[in-house]
Amino acid sequence: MGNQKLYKGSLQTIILKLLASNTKMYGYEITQKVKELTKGELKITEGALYPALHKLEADGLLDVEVAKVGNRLRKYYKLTENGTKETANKLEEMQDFLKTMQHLVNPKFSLE
Amino acid sequence: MGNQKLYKGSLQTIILKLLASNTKMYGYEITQKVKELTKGELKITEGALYPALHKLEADGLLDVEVAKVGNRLRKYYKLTENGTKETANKLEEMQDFLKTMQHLVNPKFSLE
DNA sequence: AAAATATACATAAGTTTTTTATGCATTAGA
DNA sequence: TCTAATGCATAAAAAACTTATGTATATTTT
Repeated sequence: MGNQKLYKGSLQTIILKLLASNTKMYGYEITQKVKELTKGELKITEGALYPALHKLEADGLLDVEVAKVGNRLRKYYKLTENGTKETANKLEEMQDFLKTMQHLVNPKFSLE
Repeated sequence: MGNQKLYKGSLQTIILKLLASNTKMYGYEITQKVKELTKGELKITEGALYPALHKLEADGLLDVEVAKVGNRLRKYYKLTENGTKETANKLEEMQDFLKTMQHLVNPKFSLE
């Protein structure tokens, strides 16, 4: 950790990607999944997550389905058709970004 | 382009890395170098660059040397000793970040 | 020679995205 | 029974940028 600020701007893409892989997920589940997949390196805060989910929903990329489990509610999110398309775009942009950054910071290119 | 927001948070690291490779550079030169290295994918705006350079200087990571070329001034920046150390840290953090993101978005892991 | 573009710095207002700090409520475990 | 985990949410503040603007010199194009 300590490099949390590098993740700025990538939260939407991460959420969309998880929903592309898992069909439907609820907020808390997303935070746990990310923590698990990144071995604790990235911890998504609720203050970032929930507004992001609400925005994706407002933009028509996610649909919500409220479920009651025991006495507690969960909001399951899943990709809309548009969301699926947008996920593909965002993943492509992410790949380009990662490739470009790798190129910029890779020691191999230190003499350029 | 269109994915400019993914670069949020990585500007300092990019600047430091360039200065680790090129000894000394001035602002405008940095914008051109980044444009060249990324084949136009990343265009650093002056509104982002100059404040970033000033901050790195204020934090003691960069030294400035003003030069007059013809009738125009240039501000050459170079790493301080502390700047060199911090560059190593930031590059390591960047590598971790890139690796983690790659893992998160790579299609290979879509079934997790 | 004039006009447009490139070089070179800078800052201020506004936006976006995030962190930090709360708040509420239920459930599981020590 | 107290604490931690689960589950949602929002509001204030900070961070890092974009967009717009300003100034000035140098070069290239028409």
